[in-house]
Amino acid sequence: MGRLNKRALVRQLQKAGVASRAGLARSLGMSQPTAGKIVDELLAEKILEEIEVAAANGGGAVRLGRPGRQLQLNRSQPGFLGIHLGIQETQLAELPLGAADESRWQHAFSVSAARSNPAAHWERGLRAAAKKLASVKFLGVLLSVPGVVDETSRRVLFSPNIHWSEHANLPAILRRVWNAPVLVVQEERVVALGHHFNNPGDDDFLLVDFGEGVGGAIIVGGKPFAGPLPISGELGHTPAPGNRRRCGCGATGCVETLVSTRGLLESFSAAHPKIKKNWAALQNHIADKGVEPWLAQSLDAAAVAIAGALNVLGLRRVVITGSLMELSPAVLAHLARSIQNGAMWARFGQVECVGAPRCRAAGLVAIGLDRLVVPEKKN
Amino acid sequence: MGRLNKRALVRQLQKAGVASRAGLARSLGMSQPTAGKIVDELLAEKILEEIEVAAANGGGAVRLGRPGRQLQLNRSQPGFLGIHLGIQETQLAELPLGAADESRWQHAFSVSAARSNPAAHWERGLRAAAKKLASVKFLGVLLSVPGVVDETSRRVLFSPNIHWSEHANLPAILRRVWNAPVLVVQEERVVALGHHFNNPGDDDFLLVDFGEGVGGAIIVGGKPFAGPLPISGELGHTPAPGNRRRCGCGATGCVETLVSTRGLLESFSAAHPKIKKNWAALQNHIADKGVEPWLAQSLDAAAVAIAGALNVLGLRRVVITGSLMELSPAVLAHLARSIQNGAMWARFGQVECVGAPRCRAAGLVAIGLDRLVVPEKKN
DNA sequence: CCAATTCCGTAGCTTTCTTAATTAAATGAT
DNA sequence: ATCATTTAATTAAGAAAGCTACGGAATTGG
Repeated sequence: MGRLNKRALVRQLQKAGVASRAGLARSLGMSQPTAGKIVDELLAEKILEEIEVAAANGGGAVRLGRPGRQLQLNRSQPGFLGIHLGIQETQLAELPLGAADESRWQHAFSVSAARSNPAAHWERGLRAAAKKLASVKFLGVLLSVPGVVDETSRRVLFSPNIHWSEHANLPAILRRVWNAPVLVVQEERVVALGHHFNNPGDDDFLLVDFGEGVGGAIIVGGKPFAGPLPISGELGHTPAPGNRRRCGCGATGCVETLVSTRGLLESFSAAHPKIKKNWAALQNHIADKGVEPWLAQSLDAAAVAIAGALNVLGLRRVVITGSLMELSPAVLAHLARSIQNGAMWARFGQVECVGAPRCRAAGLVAIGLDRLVVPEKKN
Repeated sequence: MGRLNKRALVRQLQKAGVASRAGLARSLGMSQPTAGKIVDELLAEKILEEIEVAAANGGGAVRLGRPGRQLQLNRSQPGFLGIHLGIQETQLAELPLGAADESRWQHAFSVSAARSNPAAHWERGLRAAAKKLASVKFLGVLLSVPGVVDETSRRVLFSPNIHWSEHANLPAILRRVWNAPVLVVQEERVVALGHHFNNPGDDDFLLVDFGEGVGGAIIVGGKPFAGPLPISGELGHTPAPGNRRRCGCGATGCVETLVSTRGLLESFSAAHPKIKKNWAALQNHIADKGVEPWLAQSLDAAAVAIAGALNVLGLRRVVITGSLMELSPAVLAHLARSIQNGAMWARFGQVECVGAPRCRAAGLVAIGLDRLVVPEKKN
């Protein structure tokens, strides 16, 4: 079958959740026989499954005519194994092709950076976790990692907080444990695709994730944007004029040094030397006092970088995830206002800035479907 | 014939300049019969032409076997009418499908902004120019305009220097004069595509054009990048912290107010109140004294915006065009260094920043070919 | 002049998708 | 209950676009 149509059909079903052959054909502008054949093929491959009409009839008006046999992405199969290599801990989740709720992250272990051979330690942790999983065989193992990642060569080029991942051969380790195709994806791209998965229709946005670092990812036309380099969406490393802090990337003045959790804590502590320097204290203080000048300055610096990105990309929607969402809503509101100020589109129309949770499971499933189940090129 | 292959073939021929059927088939990975059929079709449509082998044999080793019949984009046909709506004057050029040298901009006239009805004045100017042209019939009329342009609706949303273009129906005017399909394209996108046309192989870059305003355009994977909004590449309107100048766009502090020709003149005059405030004096002064602090500051502000764009887009190459190229090479060198500083990729590899002339003719031809001759969708 | 090589076109086949027609399964009115 | 109506899915036939294989054409080199 034509790869293009097959891809389109899976994407559409992913977006719609549940649909019939006829419905898919309609929404994709292809003929019913074509849609039918592709569906048959996907059913044979166990990628799709038919579901009982009984439940599907629940909501909505009574429709005339023969009811369609409803289809969805297979939820009973093992599907993918999602792994997130976090700074504190590594998390695992068994992900079926359909429905990816975040509650699936059940298995976790941590790797102490102090170890002499963290990569080997990590592998042992994975093997231990593997035994606890329900499945042994997966369509693919999908690894989400922070830092600068070359997704083609599946190597981590730079990871200030998990330095050992730069030299370890992560795909080889995963292959040894599970013997399935391995994809390595940059954390923010996963989160962006996850947001897109959970908000179909939201086809164009810049996602900015605040955490130990500050990273971004871009979705344009429903697809992740990528330039020729392995870096993209790196708006945390735009220099903020006047800022003299040293960044882990080797440069001076990066926005990240102001609005990462560590950066915020430093500014907080500088402004209030007497208060304890920890995240909870910062949360309480902001909830109490609102956006004080030290915070406003940092947010404004981030807003300039974000607005600049919007102007360059031609976007009008920003999705904020991460630690910033743990602070008072006034923080997000201030950031949104500041972005408005610098975003050129604000002179013509609406610029939106919303908060959202991190959806890693959904993002990994989306990537696995796209790159492993219905790949662009044969194998 | 399959639109995709037809498009690919024309693009390849555009890039190669001259090629045979067999050569095209090879470089595109399609079979010879397919390439042959598409070529036949394009020859019938007068889009391609065969050229005498005599001249083609000139350079290179003597090749074995039957020589291929060389093809090129038709250079004898009228092709397109290119029009550039500049601030000072409107220029016209008759552009054949092949070869687009900038010397073709032969016809020009100016529209005084003071007129009561500049649009009508412009139309009269066009009619007068039309009489001087060799051709009457064109495959398309391609209009390059500065400002914020919605290329889909072919409307100018914002043009601080040619305000009347915001309310005039430019496509309608052009259609009345020539009765051919009209495309309206944003100036910097034209220049970027022109650069790509003249430098095939340079498939990923950010072009930044300095002039009355500062605008950018993005080429990724050989194709112009565009987000969902009619603005894109607008890095001139990123706010520069500390800058209080009012911008024509309505905001305060835009980078453009520092590094546009007007902005540079203002800073120059502020630093040297006694020297005449004109472009020639500025040129001489810089040639003489090099990059003084007042200039360095402005360049650095632009560099932050540019570096931010590179980081977000994942690019490593900047092409500079426009008035900045009229200044001492030290200026470009300073800008390049400053961009290096902020570009994250500089920590991993090379970041390039080169100057280039504006190639509008080539850019318009590229757009015309892409959107009119071998469009993505039928008609 | 003949082999080797490369180019171009024709013929026939495969894949993919479309239209048209047929069968299937539901609703609602009589 | 029966039958018209509506929507879904499948089947059949055919068009479009691509490929492989083959053969003639044009050139080089011996």
